[in-house]
Amino acid sequence: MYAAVLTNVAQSIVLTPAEEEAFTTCLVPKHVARLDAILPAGRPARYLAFVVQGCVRTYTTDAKGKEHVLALAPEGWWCGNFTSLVPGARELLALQALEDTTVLLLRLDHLEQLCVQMPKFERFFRLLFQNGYLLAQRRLEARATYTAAVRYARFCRQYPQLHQRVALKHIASFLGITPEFLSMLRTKQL
Amino acid sequence: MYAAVLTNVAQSIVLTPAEEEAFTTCLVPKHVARLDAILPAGRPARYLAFVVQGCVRTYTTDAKGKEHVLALAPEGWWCGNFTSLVPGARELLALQALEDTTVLLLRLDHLEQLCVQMPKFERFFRLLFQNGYLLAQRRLEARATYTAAVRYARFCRQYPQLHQRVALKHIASFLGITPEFLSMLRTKQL
DNA sequence: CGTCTATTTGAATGTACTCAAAAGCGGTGG
DNA sequence: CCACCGCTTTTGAGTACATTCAAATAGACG
Repeated sequence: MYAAVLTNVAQSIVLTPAEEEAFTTCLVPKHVARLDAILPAGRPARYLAFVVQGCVRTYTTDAKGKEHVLALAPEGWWCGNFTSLVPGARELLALQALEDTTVLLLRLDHLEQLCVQMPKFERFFRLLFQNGYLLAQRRLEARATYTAAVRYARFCRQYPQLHQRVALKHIASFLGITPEFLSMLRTKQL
Repeated sequence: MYAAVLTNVAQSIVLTPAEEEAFTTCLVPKHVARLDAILPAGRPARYLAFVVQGCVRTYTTDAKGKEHVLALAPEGWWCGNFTSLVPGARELLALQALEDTTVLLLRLDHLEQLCVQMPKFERFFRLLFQNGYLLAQRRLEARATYTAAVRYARFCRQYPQLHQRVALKHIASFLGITPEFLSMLRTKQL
């Protein structure tokens, strides 16, 4: 159950067995059926989630009721409203399982505790957020540089597993285009 | 010279006078004339910069030679290639002064040292990157939700100082549109 | 088998871009 | 002081990329 998340953490910091123990006791496993919400929507997120098995989408709903996919997280990825750790940020993000999914939930106050008790975790989450920042910045840049057709091609190359598993409409939303247009691209490009 | 940056840091962590001293000795002041580069371009960034006075733009140059503005940083903001701290990331970002500008440079290896010696700094930079991530995510969302006209209006409201000080073409690039189109928006909206 | 949702297809439209050229603006040197 | 130069902004015509709306088709699930 915890092997994957410990491997993930080990890419950034080295933990003693005791520290691993302290970490995993903060993690709450949860199984969520396909298309169900990981967390109750409509309130500021109080958890981060590590995807052990399955796939999760993070999205917002705008004033017109349209959903915008901000992230797609298969096994081995973290997701959740990182921003609710920023004072003043009140984004309401929803997390939905796109397949039958197992996640490990980490309460944000437990995260803070881990960071205070073991500064290593401060480092781990710094690197996690840096990486998230990098990915978001690259997507902004890609959006300014390439047409939707190119962005889709790059997406397929970069996440070969995902574009098979995830519904077209979610990929379209993630790329910032309409499902109709992506459908058209898909057929004309083959 | 250091008052502004200490105020900035104090928003996230509390430093003793000794720690303030250790921090500021890592910072190298640099004055850069309008339109000059803050750092030599074309190589992976080895510094973060805190803007004491003036204004800095962070940008990339794509395969076709087009520049894309990723960030605009007036007084009190950090800028630089945060991503060069992420293993494997080899983004080449350039920093340019848009006005006569004073920055405080922090070498990335000094940053690492500060974090190791004083875990407080690990926390400070975690919060800094979290905030950067939040802003990048909001821009992605805005790009998907609003037309260029609305994004420009929001930009003007959010950064009233900037849209007076910064050349139209840089604002256009930051918003992800052409200068011609922004010029048109500007006149038709008044 | 019927219902619900996702995907595909197509026509009309809109948003934003490209290219070209003119106008404005600031600095520099004659 | 004025004329010229280089760069930014404006303007406009034509076009491309992507959206909207509507309807048909395909798939998934009970």
